[in-house]
Amino acid sequence: MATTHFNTKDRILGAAEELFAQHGFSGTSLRQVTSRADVNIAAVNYHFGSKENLVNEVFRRRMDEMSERRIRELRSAQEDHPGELEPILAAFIEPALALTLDRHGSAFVRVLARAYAEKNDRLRKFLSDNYGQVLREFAKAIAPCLPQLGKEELYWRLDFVAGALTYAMADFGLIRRPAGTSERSHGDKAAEHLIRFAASGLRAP
Amino acid sequence: MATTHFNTKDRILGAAEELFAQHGFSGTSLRQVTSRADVNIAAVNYHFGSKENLVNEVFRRRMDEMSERRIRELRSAQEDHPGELEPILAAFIEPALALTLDRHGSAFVRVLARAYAEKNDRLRKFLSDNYGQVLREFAKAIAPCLPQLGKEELYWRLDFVAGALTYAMADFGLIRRPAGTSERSHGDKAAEHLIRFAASGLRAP
DNA sequence: GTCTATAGTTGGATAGAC
DNA sequence: GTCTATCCAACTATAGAC
Repeated sequence: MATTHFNTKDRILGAAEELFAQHGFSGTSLRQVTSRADVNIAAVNYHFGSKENLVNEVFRRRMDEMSERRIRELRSAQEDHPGELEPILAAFIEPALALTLDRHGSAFVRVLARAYAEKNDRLRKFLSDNYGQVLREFAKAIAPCLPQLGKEELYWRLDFVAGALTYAMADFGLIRRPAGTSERSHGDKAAEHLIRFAASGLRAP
Repeated sequence: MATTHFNTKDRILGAAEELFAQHGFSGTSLRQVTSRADVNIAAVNYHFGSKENLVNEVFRRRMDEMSERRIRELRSAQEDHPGELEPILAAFIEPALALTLDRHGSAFVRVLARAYAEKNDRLRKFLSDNYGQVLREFAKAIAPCLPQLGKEELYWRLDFVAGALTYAMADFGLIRRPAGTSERSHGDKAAEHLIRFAASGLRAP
């Protein structure tokens, strides 16, 4: 809809994304948002109606793209490498990784991680309605790769994978990594390591 | 210090714990806390001085016990089953599980998960100072079980395990499990599944 | 230790001029 | 679409009576 990425609406979305990642949703005031976006305080309510709606729009902007990419890559994986587990995992993990490498999307991964913690919110419903469907598609795709696995056990393990992904991508780790590894972007290494870890974990007896 | 668990101070801590789990730290007001605890609004400042200090005390109450238990079980695991991976993982995972089974501790696990998302807070320092040391002890204990693994790769995988644990224990999964599994407490099953998943993931080539 | 009352801030949201 | 000015609700924190 917007002809440029630097109009008021997108500046607000970008500022909100960064602040939500740092301070959470209720920890961020609209005054902080408009101050960082360098727009007037009234602009938020003019363009988004309310704070809650602003939060939803921050999600919609990134989620749609990430979900589409995941599904698209899942389809290619199933065509090009039928029955193989790793390509499916890559289709799930790499679109999230791509966000962490994007200068503007990196904050969103932390926002996403925060959303999981907002257990009783309407945000959960929003996420479950969209993101949940994607997860279910992946579950259906992975199941035939692990025929010896019961349905319940599969769901448990997929939750573990999602947890590891969320946690790692948001860089929540409390153990500081040895110096020297921080220069190169951690994102691509994370995907590599996580795919290997997750594949092996899913295949546990 | 307290002779009963139902004095004002402990009621405030309990109410705060539950509300923090549901609505986050900045999403919870002291008025909600004192209302649920059925104490006067001024009691929080009398007993804790400030909201920030109340947050810290909510953590301290559970963390000290969980960390001690983890270290204690780690020592036993190393004595009774030297060189084995699974007992070490159990020592890490089961004290967290024990909290989810405790009627009063179950909220705390979600509070803990929230704390990870509070990226830039003083809470991170508090957690890193305490919890980080425990994690480092476990890293040292696990390393000899996986001699083929590089240090960097080990740290990555431990972060994945911590993420899966946090996420699963807080029950953040978006995929709803098949009906009928909810009657029995998920906690002990989660530990079982997670230990198997984590051990296999850590052993990935 | 517990209460009422209130000070002092900051929050989301809007009205109305331009 | 953007601004200033402002309303009103909710918040943390404290003072002072009991």
